[in-house]
Amino acid sequence: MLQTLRVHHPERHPPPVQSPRSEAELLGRTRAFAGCTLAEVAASAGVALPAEPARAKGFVGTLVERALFVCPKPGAAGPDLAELGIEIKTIPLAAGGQPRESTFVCTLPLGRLEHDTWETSAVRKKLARVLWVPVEHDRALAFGARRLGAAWLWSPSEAEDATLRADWDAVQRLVLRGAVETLDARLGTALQVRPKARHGGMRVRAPGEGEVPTSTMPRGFYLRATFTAAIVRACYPSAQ
DNA sequence: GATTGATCATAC
DNA sequence: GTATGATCAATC
Repeated sequence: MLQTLRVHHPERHPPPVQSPRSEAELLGRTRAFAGCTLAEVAASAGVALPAEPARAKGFVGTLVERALFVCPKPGAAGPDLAELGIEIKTIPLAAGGQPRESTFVCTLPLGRLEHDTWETSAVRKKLARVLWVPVEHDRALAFGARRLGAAWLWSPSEAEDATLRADWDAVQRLVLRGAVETLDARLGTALQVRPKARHGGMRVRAPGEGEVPTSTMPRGFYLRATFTAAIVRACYPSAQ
């Protein structure tokens, strides 16, 4: 199962130095890492494993991007690979293939929701094409020993798009009514809204009940694990 | 044990 | 403050 990384032998297999230019190139590049441990991927990318993995929450996602030579523009919104319109998401899977966490999509644009529709939303743009990169997430497994699985490309089906739209519309209605404080993670069947901030004291402006805006905690859109579990079942049969 | 709410790190 | 990348940890 263990595969040798091409980049382990740069003299024989020159590593890529540019962002992938096609879906096939991206997929091939990613699948070369299937079966590799995080320690191996980190070595190939020339980065050290975190001393305290529990405090390095975004490490795996950033590591995979670096290993793939995908370099999103710093500070820029939108998909990781803007030209291909592809978003890269690592997804932590338990031994049985169940996602262990929800998937962050993007910030809830509380101040701009009035001018947004599902069709123009950042959620829809980001989820239009996703490269899912499965990563073992087993408590008994040391951080560096976790392995990547075989990645796959996904786009929402019509039914999935309709579900996401309904959830997104409900959030928009609620926020524009000035009821942002009643918004919590229980709303939405596929897409949910949860806090997304450095600490609990963070505040952003949102529509209030009258003309006056209110101040509230920043939030983000997340895909429920039940939703991504269905995607994994359909697209990643090796996770049975 | 799954879900919700809170938080960690980094760059600009 | 914004964006990127998520997972931790308290609660149900």
